[in-house]
Amino acid sequence: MDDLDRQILDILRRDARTPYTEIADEIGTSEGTVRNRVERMMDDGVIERFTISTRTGNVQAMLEIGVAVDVDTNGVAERMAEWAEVDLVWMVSGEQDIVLVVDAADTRGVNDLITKARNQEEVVSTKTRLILEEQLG
Amino acid sequence: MDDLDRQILDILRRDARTPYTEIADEIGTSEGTVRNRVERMMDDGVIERFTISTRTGNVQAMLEIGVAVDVDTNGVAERMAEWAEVDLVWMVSGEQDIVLVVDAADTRGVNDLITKARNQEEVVSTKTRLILEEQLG
DNA sequence: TATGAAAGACTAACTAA
DNA sequence: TTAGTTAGTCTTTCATA
Repeated sequence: MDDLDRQILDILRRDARTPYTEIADEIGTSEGTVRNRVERMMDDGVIERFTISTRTGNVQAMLEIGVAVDVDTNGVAERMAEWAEVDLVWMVSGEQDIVLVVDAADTRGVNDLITKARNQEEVVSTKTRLILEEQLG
Repeated sequence: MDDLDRQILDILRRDARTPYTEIADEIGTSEGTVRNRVERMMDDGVIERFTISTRTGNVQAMLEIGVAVDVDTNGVAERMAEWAEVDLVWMVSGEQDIVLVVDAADTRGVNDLITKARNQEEVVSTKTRLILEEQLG
């Protein structure tokens, strides 16, 4: 992980479809070098995946969810990952155990999801934050 | 946004480099249809960007940050987005105002970042959660 | 939807450090 | 031995009909 790697990552984070030749020009090296480095970073797990970020609904939110102490948090998380509006599930430390990152049609959609979460028998608490704006690091 | 669109998004979320021809085969349509739909979804903002997910460090965390009431939260958020370990910045509703999603070398790196955040004059509170595991929705 | 042209990615052989 | 380069080939995308 040197500076060249970091430059490649920065470019790909902003547009993962940037051609290797264009990246190479921008950072002053050859297409082959960029390709080799991207491959190496994928092998090493530095690049986890090529993906898309989407916005299908109009309301983004974080749902922080606490589950009962005697429960298989992983199983609950897996189940919630299947819910249509859920983009991402994190298992976290702290007073809650699971964080859902969701993309709902509207605030009612968020509310329905909260209700759905609270209806799970393992869930003991929820806390919701609307995501008002997002910026890439 | 019909079911075909959703299937395309699902495939691209898992591997955004999947060729149109392969997506077409998988969902039973033509390459041109997939291409047109991807283009349309990009125009409509449903696909925000093609990107990569990375893991350069060993510790992922969420930092929830409260800023003083009279402060330009946006400006603070922009500044924090520049910090090396910060992958994502959200401005959120709730008791905190900003959430940083960070990827640090180790727990000490997280701690340094918390210190850095608390040293900003606009910051009045922080709360940290380690991200123990992540699942795609 | 089909097809040809253009662009991009990949293979492999080579060079340099 | 590892990283980088380059030329040739193959694949994917894109524009047109």
